[in-house]
Amino acid sequence: MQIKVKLENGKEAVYPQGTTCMDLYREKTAGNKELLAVLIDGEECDLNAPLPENSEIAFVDFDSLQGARVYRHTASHILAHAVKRLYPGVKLGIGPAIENGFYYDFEFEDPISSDDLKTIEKEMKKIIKEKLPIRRREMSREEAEQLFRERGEPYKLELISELPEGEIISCYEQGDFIDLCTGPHLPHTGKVKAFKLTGLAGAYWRGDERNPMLQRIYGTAFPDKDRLNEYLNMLEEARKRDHRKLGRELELFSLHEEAPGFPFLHNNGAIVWQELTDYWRQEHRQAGYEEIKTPLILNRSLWEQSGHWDHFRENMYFTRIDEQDYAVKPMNCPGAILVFRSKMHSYRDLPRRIAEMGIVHRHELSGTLHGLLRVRSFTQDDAHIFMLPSQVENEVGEVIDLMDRFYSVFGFNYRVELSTKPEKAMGTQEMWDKATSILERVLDSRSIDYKLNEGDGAFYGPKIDFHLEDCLGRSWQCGTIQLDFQMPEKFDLTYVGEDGDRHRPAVIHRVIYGSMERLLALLIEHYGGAFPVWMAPVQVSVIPVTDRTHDYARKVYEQLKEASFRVALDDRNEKVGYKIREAQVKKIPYMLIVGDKEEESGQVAVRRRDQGDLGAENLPVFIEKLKTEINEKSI
RNA sequence: GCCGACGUAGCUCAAUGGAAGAGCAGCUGAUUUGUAAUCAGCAGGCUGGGGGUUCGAGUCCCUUCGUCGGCUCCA
Repeated sequence: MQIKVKLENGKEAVYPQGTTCMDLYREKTAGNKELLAVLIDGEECDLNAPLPENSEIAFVDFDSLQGARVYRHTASHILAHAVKRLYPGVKLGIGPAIENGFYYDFEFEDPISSDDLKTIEKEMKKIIKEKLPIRRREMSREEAEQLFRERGEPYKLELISELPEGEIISCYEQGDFIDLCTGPHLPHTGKVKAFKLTGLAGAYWRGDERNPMLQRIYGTAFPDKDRLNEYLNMLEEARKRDHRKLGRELELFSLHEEAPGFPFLHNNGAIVWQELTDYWRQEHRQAGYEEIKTPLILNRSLWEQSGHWDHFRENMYFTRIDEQDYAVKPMNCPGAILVFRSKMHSYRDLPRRIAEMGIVHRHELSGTLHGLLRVRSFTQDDAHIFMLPSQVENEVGEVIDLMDRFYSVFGFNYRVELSTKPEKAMGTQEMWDKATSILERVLDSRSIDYKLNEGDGAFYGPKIDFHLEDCLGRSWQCGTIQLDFQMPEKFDLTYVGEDGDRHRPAVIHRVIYGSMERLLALLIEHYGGAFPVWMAPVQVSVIPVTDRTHDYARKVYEQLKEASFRVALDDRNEKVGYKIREAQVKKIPYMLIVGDKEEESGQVAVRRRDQGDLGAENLPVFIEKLKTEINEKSI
């Protein structure tokens, strides 16, 4: 009997019955030592598996998603093995490969501290040196249960008990270590060449806060030292762009013990904010939005009516006025609804798009606060669109277009998610299904790629979320479009239709920036603090060379101010190099150096922060160019 | 909220349980400077707060607040 398989070059090959992937792997690695994993019909597969008839076989190295995953998954087993050797009483959780690395969760008898990671790394190096072969073992449920019972692994037993009936239970074994695992893995522990344990953190068993908290060890692994160091350096570089660091250095904002989670914007940050909101207003007026302002504090009865009292109370702040309960608004919707409800509407008035830069307060858990990215008070660029049910699809589509226009101005890449009905939800299943399918349809009709986020919707409706990334690649939700058939019911909103009867409108809640604070943070990191000219707190610094040219410099400065640029005059008693350095450090886009030569010719020497000296230019020419750059919002 | 770590001058960081320091920033003066740091001097502190151990605490212990990395949650 012969086995026929297709190789990656498209050629067919024939092997004797019983040939394993390992046999082919040996053959291949003779020519390419980098190969890590075998794919059978695109799926990672154990090396000891026999070649299936008519399958497509491919080998991948670390630069493929699958190769890296297998490599790092093996690193996580080496971690668990080392921990087991050092702390025999430890109980194993799970240990998958993740983006850029891997982790393993443990329950230690006595909690370890980050100092212990060095010892664990040493032990891991030993295991790597031992080049222990890694073997797959398949067993029955009973065998597996007995094995992990003997080894005192309650978490593994829990996992086994939840495996579907009839599933093949596989374990991977290296030396005296064995782990429940679907695999596959590298052939032996010596294959892991460079790794580092990068962190220690708490993590609830199976991600549920009702479960015990385990200790999670994070690490990363690469095929060689250079690539590992390259990655670690990249992280180091990313930290220099951290908005908390730049926010302080560039005097954009500050945070204080006296107000945890409530950021203070300084003048520079406020200027960026202003530019963002100016642009936002301009776009929204054009897109047919009105703008309102509603109070921060509203009576309890309103929150009871809206459902927030039942569904959001633990995140809200309360106060008492004249012996009545009030709440600080955690969302802007009830305010917008009161505005909408203050007059009668004809179907001809709809859609009505009501926007508000609304400040909301939410009591977030203290451990989740994070610079401007996760705060307890933030400004949402909110809008509520009240419309006929027949207008929903079109309106959702227009919001998506608007969203894309904004994000491309900043040069952001974004990821889309669709979130469905959560456990704690208002309304009937029917309403949810209807709302969810509308959102699906709009996304599909625009061929937008999205991830389904089961059970992650708002309590009143499903939503489409837009995620942006920070400098370390962590993703943050910014824009969101939430479809709501609940609030109109709760508040008995109506419009008069063509038929003269009252009908129920639908509502979209949507934000584009999401929160101004979060957006500001992401912009700081995205640009590394070097804002495009239109947003830059100071756009031009005029730098006289000596005090002979102070008068001329002042004239230049006045003219730029007259042209309404944000301009600074650096007439301090310092050398030119010093002033340039300082302007560079402050990331000011343009420096105009004026000395005797420039005064004589009536010009300015232009220097751009990212291009250096651009030579002399007539001031009116510079002013025109700058105006264009600002109007076009060039990045 | 939970797990772990960390809080020293505005910032970045030193200081065996034994006299709280440096660089940058700030201020004063000198220097008149040509594309990323001129020189000198001065000032700057209840070592996050509270309690304890000790002859003696920045250092050890407890507690509280804050911050950082995660988990959970979310814009």
